[in-house]
Amino acid sequence: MSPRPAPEARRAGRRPGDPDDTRRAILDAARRAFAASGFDRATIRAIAADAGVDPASVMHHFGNKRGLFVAAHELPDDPVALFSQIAAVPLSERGHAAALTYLRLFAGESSAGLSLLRAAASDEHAAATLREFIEHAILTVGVKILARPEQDGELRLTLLATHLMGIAVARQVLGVRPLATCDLETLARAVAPAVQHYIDPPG
Amino acid sequence: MSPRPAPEARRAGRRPGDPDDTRRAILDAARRAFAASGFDRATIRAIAADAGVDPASVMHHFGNKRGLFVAAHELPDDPVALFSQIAAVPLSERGHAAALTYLRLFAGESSAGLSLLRAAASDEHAAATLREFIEHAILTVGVKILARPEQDGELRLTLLATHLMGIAVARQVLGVRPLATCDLETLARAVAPAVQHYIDPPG
DNA sequence: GTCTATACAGCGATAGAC
DNA sequence: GTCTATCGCTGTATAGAC
Repeated sequence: MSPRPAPEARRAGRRPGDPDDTRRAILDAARRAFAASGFDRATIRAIAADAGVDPASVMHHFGNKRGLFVAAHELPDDPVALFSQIAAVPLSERGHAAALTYLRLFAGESSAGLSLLRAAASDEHAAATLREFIEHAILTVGVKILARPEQDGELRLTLLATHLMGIAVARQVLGVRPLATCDLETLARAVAPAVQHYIDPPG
Repeated sequence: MSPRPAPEARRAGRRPGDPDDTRRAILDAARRAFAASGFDRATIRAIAADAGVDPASVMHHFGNKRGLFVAAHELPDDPVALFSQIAAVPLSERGHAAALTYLRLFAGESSAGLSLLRAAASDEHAAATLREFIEHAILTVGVKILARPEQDGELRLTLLATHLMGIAVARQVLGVRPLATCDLETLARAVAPAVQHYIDPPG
């Protein structure tokens, strides 16, 4: 996260034009572009321009467009920590906490989640990455937030995740009101009961 | 829907090569292509090949790619009838009925809903069309299925719609299991309680 | 109305000088 | 490592013969 400590003993303070700064600038621009336009419409040229580098430099660092996409979507956050945080709050308030956490996964204009979601619509590789994240990370790690995981836990958790993904699509891809003009906190409060139902079904 | 009655008195039974058959064949192929690949990756050449016509013929009939897309997504079904059907069942069973109806909007490999949804990920025009459908058709017509429309009716109905849209995305775009391998009826039954909550909130 | 042929543009990717 | 120049491909769209 912070300007990483030198592996051995870095010669001096790094200056603009440093290789790592270039990589980071490209990756940031790539996330913005992929999130805004999807995989196909995002262009190497535009990403390079946004990052202030030459298009050929992008190819040099990441090989090809897919390599750039993959590099831009390596998960920076530990999903375990994410769900532990939900499990830490009392059972009766987990609906709200879960809603907020899931919504944040797709929020932000350079969100890797949103970028992945948008790209997945027309790109099978991106779809597979997101599918695996939902099937594995959300399921294997997420069950700890459920009241009774043994009762259809997998299905409940999947429906919970897809509910909030649907809201993210409506909010940030389609721009459906009143969702798009609603802050996350208010939204999370409105969805909380339905989410709570999946976490702790009354039956 | 059926092979439309002749406006005046059609000369004879229509044969392959008939202009209307050509149009229909192109539109069917277009829906399949757009639903499978999204707006960008679907190509005029492939659509023409699938329909068994010349690419130039497609351009002749629809002007350009966007014209074809728009023509392929003119809503064939009356949304009023759609929601009236839900409102007809008893209040306690509307969750299930609504879930099934909404899910069907996006089901099927040449579904206009799915096609529109996929295209919307990277195309602002498609996104606008779908957004308007949700904001207007679903909201203005759909409120009749709610128990108490005066209490946050707009928001509840939007969340209801986006919940099921999210499931459709997970099912048909991402292929998330167990959703993808689940029949609509079973799925509708699992979602029914949450949907029912939006239709008839206990509070 | 339907075809062949082609113009025109934008993309990813490569080669090679510096 | 970075840049210029360019290749090769694919796509939409058009012109004009039939």
